[in-house]
Amino acid sequence: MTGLAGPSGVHAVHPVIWKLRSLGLQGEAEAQALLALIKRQVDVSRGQEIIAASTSPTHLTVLLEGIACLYEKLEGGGRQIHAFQLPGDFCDLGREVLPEPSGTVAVAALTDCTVGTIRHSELDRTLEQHSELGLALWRATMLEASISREWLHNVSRGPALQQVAHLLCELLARFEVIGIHGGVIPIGQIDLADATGLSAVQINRILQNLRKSGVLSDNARAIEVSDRKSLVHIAGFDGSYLEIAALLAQWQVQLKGPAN
Amino acid sequence: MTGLAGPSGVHAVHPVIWKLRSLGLQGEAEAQALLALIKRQVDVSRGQEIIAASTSPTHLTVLLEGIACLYEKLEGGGRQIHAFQLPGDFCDLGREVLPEPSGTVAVAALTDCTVGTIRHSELDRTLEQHSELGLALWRATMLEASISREWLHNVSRGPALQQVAHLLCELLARFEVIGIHGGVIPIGQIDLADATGLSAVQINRILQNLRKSGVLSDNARAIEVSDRKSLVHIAGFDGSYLEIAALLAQWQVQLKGPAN
DNA sequence: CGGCGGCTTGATTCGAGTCAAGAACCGTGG
DNA sequence: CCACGGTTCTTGACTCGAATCAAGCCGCCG
Repeated sequence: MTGLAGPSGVHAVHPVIWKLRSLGLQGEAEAQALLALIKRQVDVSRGQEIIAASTSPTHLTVLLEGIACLYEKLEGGGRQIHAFQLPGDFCDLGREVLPEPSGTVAVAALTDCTVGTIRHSELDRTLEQHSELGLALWRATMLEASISREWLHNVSRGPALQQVAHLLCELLARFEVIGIHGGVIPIGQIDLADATGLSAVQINRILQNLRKSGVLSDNARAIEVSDRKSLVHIAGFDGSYLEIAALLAQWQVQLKGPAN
Repeated sequence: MTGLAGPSGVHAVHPVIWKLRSLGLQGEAEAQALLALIKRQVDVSRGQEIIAASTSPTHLTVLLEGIACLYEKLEGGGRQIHAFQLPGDFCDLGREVLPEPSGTVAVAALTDCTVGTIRHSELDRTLEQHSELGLALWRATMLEASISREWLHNVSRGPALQQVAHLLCELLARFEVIGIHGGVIPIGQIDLADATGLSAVQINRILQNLRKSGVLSDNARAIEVSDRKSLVHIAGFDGSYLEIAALLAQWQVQLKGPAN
């Protein structure tokens, strides 16, 4: 299940730095300032909720280890996963800005996780001193929106095989952004089903299909991408929606408005 | 096809005001300031593109009359509609902030439309004087994101009937926000198909189904909702994701960050 | 009048869901 | 070390909703 989870401690903080870098934050000082705010550090075991549905956020939560998902309970007992969260991601950034439709969304751990929390009051103070940091957080929100939009495109259209391939591509790409390579995706088939809206059975058949074609390794019991190129081809994946660097120029424009 | 298109002129500007109000903008002065920036006014006939796929935006475009859609060309020749745009909506607000994935998105007129344009340079200057206005535009972006997220939930899940009903509910609600009542939705069946990802045939059968149950009026040749309550019930529609007022409190929090 | 584009309708095919049962794995405790 | 129960993964048989294909129909405009 791991390859992600290391001993929680000094080493575990890295992903946040990586994330901030990927958001275009240059200064080392700013990054360290944010890190310093992460006080309480909590372990959450797989299946537990990290953020409950209707809690008012007094602090920001950041994922340090493991994989979590933002999901919504459905009437039928199932759940729709809206987004996956990887180490370095902020769990409830969206919730501050966008109280969810029916208030039924929550964040849960898909693997054993470690999360850190940051008091809002302290965050605000730090943001005033380092405006670059606020910008980075805003970009994080934008990135989430971008991913969300891409899901819409992917989920509604095309055959199931393509959907799954696309999702795997996204996860692979996002893992690499935070420095985790190797192509192992430690997520259960049921979780994939909840994310795509497909049935677990169908997910299984698709994975086997991909294994037979050599795209995934035969290693059952884990999803391991062995032929990346084919996967990208099957998915019709274009990762540009994940690349912040390319988007920065545009954002500068918008900043003149609300920000200053 | 109409009920929307009036003589373009003084009267046509109203929707923008309505929109700004719905975004929580209080001051009359600010609203007028924005209106004053709308210089060039252009008619676009149905089927034409309002915003091409890969144009760099030197000005902001606002829809004054008619219905447009933000869409993406698909490989197979079809298109996926990401969002409908109604009078008062800004066509390319999203494009400033989020250059779209493959750069293949564009905005096209679904009915005959009138659009106004605002130079970015002038907009920026006005925003500096009226920060309330910038806030309203930011909220508009958030609203779009909220709608987009709700589509994800709706499109991937549930039977086709529910999807269509939900979409009709959304349109109905958004029409009313800008002061257009009467329950007529002047959109072709093919457009509905492109928005939901269903086939045109299926859309047709569903509409007939709804007509037989008395939810839509028998008036073929147009979609006219006669039993709103049933429609909402079928759709499982909860319009709260469209109501900005309820969301304002949360946003105030976020403002302390990037904005000041 | 004669096209043409949007709507309607039926027949057929196919992908994906559901149900149901079996197999591989994991942690636990004897 | 092995037996046990729970969870996840696999596999097959059946069903059903929606896509596709293929005509026919209406109203509009030249």
